[in-house]
Amino acid sequence: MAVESKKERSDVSLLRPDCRPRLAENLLQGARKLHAASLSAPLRSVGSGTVLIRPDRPSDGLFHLYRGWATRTRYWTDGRRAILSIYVPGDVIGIESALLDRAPDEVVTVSPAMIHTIDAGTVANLMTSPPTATYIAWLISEAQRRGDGVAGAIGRLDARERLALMLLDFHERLRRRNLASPSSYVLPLTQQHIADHLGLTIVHINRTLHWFRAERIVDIEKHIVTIRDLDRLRQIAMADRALGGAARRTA
Amino acid sequence: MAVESKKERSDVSLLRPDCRPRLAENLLQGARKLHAASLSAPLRSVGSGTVLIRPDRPSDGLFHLYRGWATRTRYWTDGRRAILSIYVPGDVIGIESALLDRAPDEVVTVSPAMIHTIDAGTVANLMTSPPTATYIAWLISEAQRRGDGVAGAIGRLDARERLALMLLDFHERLRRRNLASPSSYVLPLTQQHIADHLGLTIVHINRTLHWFRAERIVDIEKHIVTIRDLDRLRQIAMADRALGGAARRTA
DNA sequence: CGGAGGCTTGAGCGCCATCAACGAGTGTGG
DNA sequence: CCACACTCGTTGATGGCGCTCAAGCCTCCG
Repeated sequence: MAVESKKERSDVSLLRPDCRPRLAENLLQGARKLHAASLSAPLRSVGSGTVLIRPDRPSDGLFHLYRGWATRTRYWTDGRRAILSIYVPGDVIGIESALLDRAPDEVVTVSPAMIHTIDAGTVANLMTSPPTATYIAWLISEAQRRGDGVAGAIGRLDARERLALMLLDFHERLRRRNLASPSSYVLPLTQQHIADHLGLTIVHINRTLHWFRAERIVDIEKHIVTIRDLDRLRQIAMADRALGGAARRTA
Repeated sequence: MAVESKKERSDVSLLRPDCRPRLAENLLQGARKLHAASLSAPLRSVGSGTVLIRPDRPSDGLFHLYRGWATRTRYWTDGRRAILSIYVPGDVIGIESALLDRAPDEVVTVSPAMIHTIDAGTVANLMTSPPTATYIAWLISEAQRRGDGVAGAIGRLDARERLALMLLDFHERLRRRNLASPSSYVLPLTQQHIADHLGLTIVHINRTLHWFRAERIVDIEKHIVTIRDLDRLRQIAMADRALGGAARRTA
């Protein structure tokens, strides 16, 4: 698989003026503005299974998930489905579809949730300010990067690797927001959700989780994930992704 | 798989002021500006295998692919790789990583190409204009939507469906730019590229293509794709994706 | 207490990976 | 001009990871 070409590959090198600082400043400013807009937006409490975004309709705006989890799902006619992304508390929902005239996917809460709702008009106003527009573009970039990680994993990693990657990903995201202890967190997803997210079946998820428990690596009980061997989990997840194509070639 | 819950799902309905026209106008204006910037940017001719974006480095700016194809690839330490997106003539390369401080993936041309190169400084300037910033955000959204399609396909469709979907996708994108006849186009990818893009092996791609030819649906010879039975191809690709989760439930 | 949703486990099989080998086409240097 | 290296495409044999089908269990809740 993926045999490396030995042919020399040329490179495009360009002059790169240092415009990063200004970009970083813009992003920070945009983040503050969006955050402020979110805080002043109405906060509502919704139940599990609430549809936040309906596919093939223009978006109603942005949702800032203050508490609870949600999934973005795509369906096929025969009932197959794929969960393309999973939102944890603190995430912004709807940026991907805010600019599209029809949302490609359905977003549904998978637990009771509290959300700030920024209506479409306000979003349109925010886009008129360069810093917030830039920040929103950055948010979408980040979302895409995350999605690419999952896509690559589904395409090239086996069930254990995918599951390890997902569990670690949730752990890191929650830790960053102080919503997880060093070795444990709450995961309000069913095994069916996990299966649809990782491109596997519920039966295989169940067996793989069983293996993780038997190996004393990760234990999931009652939607509580307990990481017993973080190093081993990281090793399985191949967290050490190669830093580059060319750098990896040692022959 | 994907058993539907019979539990009633509540809905969030919001007031939705009609801000679409202004958004559309902004997008159009942004598109024109970016297009102009692209046209006034230097045009260069590069060979196949040219590295346009190196992973883990800040991006050098944007590339407008005027002629030729390119791939965006992610590598693992053990040599596995995933081609996360494929760029055809007319596509803009580098928007996904323009705002990130390190590009997640490597972008390489897979055929001789001609590209307009917009340097990072110019891009930073473009971001200060709301219409172009909005347009760039829209471009990233579109890119993500496309990536989600591939991700979902890899997770839930089999080899024939994935291949059919990919061949149709290329056909439509090229047709939109008048770069393909109604039933044929040039595809400068090797079977290894296709395999890495669809999460399969080169051997299986080869066998599936053999089947497509035997069934007189699609014929690929010398990098020329000839569609012999478009209806059947569409049928295999399940192009008729469900329009929504709830609408599909008939029980 | 009955029903629904979710979890668990067993048996069998199929899609796709792996390993291996070969041919065609192309560029390269002796 | 031919040997050589290299890439790409092609095909056969074999096996395994994960799917499918099926059944039983647990927990929660009206």
